[in-house]
Amino acid sequence: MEYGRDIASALSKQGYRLTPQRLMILEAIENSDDHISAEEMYSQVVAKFPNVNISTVYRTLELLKQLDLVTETDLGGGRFRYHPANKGHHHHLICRRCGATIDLDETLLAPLEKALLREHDFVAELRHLAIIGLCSRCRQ
Amino acid sequence: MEYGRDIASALSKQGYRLTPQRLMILEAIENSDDHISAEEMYSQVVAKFPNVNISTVYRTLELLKQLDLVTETDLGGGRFRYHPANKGHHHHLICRRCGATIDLDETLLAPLEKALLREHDFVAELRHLAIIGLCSRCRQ
DNA sequence: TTTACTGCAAATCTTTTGCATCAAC
DNA sequence: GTTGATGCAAAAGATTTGCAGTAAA
Repeated sequence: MEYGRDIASALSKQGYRLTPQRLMILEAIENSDDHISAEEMYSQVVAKFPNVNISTVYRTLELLKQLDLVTETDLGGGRFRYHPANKGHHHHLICRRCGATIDLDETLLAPLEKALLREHDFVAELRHLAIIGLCSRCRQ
Repeated sequence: MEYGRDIASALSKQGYRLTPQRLMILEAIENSDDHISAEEMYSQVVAKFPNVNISTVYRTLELLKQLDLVTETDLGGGRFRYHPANKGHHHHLICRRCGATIDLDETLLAPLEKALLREHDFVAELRHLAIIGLCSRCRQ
């Protein structure tokens, strides 16, 4: 069972304490395939460690953000989502009906990026772009 | 001075009451060049009508959404933004340093739209897409 | 006159913060 | 033993809702 080893050792090396709460939060982040919200991490953590408080989750995320160990993304929906910073940036298609998120390959956006630079001399930061729409299932 | 005539008459035709509060909210929406938030509308309205409550703004927006008279967009940042449903497509490039917004032609996005449909069977709603980045001036 | 609409206050929901206690080092 | 980390409770900011009073038609 991996307890978010890479992030944990980074924390430890920089003098931060490895509390059981932090280890479980790291585990939730690293085991998540997709971007995960604070609330979702919290649910996973309380299942094993019932008296943990959600403010600990937020404080841990604040720390991990500052150290560039996790990336915070605002995909809308009124809550932030998080993923390990080293797990590369990806783009998302978000279905506005069912909320499904589809990972999007960078190659699809590269032409747009180039066009914006060429036509408008604008350097787009597409790292966390989220495109809203309808997925195939929700279109019936 | 136009008081949001088109939306107002649509409301009136459908039997909804044209209160002064609603007229001022409509004015704020229609006079906004860009997308406007509920809080911004509220600021404009209280300036002239000090005892209006922000819940009236939200309830009016709820009604206008249901009637497809305004469009609600979640561009992140923890608040929704609104604009008249008939005011067509807005693509924007937004400079994260100086805040400048550059209008973007649809033709630049059409290839992306097609690619998303082809590769992911996803119908993108790019109407309110905002792309963050750096404009030429801010790149020095 | 009727009842849709409003203002007010209080409730949600996500995230943040103050403070006293506790535990990792 | 230090001092950073935690739990708890309360605050903050955006949006929603219950309720009784008000005004548009």
